Amino acid sequence: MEADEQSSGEHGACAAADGRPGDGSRAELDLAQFLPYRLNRLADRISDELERMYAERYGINVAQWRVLAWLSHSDELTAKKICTYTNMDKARVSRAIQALEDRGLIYREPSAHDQRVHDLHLTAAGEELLASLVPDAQAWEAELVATLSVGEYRDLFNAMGKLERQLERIGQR
Amino acid sequence: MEADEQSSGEHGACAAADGRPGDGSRAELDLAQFLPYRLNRLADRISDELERMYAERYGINVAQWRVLAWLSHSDELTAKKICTYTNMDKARVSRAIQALEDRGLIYREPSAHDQRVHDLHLTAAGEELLASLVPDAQAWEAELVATLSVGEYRDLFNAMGKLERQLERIGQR
DNA sequence: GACAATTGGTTTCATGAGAAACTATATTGC
DNA sequence: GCAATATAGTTTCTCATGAAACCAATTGTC
Repeated sequence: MEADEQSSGEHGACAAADGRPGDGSRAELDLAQFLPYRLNRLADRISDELERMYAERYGINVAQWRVLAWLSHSDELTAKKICTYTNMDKARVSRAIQALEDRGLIYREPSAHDQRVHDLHLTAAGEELLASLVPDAQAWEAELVATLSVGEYRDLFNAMGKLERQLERIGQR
Repeated sequence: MEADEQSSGEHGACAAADGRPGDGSRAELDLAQFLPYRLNRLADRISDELERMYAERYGINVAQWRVLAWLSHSDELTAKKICTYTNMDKARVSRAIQALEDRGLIYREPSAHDQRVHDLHLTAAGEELLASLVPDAQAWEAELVATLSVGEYRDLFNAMGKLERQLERIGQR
């Protein structure tokens, strides 16, 4: 039943309370066709795999990884910006930054114009770690998407973009 | 920078250590084009929204919701099966089941053939709750995917399916 | 210039999740 | 038939996370 392909609703999302009229008709939801569920489960599995790799080979967790990744291509970064970019809680970001600093992978310098803010930078050790981590991550991703055609891959990103924008629209109401 | 559309790799995944030869070339990773990151962030946001709805209107969390949803269309369910279907930890499932039982939304009966196993069923109250929750969830999903065409929607599910299968293949090695 | 209101970031606290230990039942090998 | 092993499910322990309190610096507003 995991994979049964029913379809009826606008998008084949099926799973309506399939109103057999009168009887004790049950509200059914086919999770396999419910986007939030499918997306979440997929993302979780991918995340688990990658997390394991990060942890085993480099001793960092996902939050730390994200901070490093953002640092890798923008050197004008503060905790706040990372929060907005990554959608992570500021406490989580704060802890990730602290851990990375303790390990000497990044350093902070107080911003010239605002004493509350610290500018974040990679150390040499941080760059070194990224230099070996990034190709690993990319190789893994490449293997993951190996069965998608270039078009499918592009469409997938497009769809995700649309969903994110729609989510934004829904959220601010 | 959040949305800049670079592309170079096989799939436009860009973000290679863009080997400026010789210099202190940096390993860069464009998270915006990194599938695990994008997927995770999207799934997280969707999950957050839905979770809020479940909690506010029905006082249940995601784990409980998943148990209910699976129960809604298969009445031959055990904790173990829910674990495999949903990919959730057995402790998490156990707690969800307990909470639902405490609230009188489901009941357990010891299986006839194996005393370790409990068969799970919705109570009348459980069915009632689902009858109002499921349409809510579907309406929300419908709004989320409103900007996708039917084709895009189908392709998205296809892509997710392929990724899941590929993940399986990668995992068992 | 002083007092209120904001903002960036850290810390404290409570909660949920996974790992591993544990219990009780079933199954297998002999 | 009985010891050894496996399986379903629960409980304990630890840890990461998010919410809220908090601190320090900054930006109004009068």
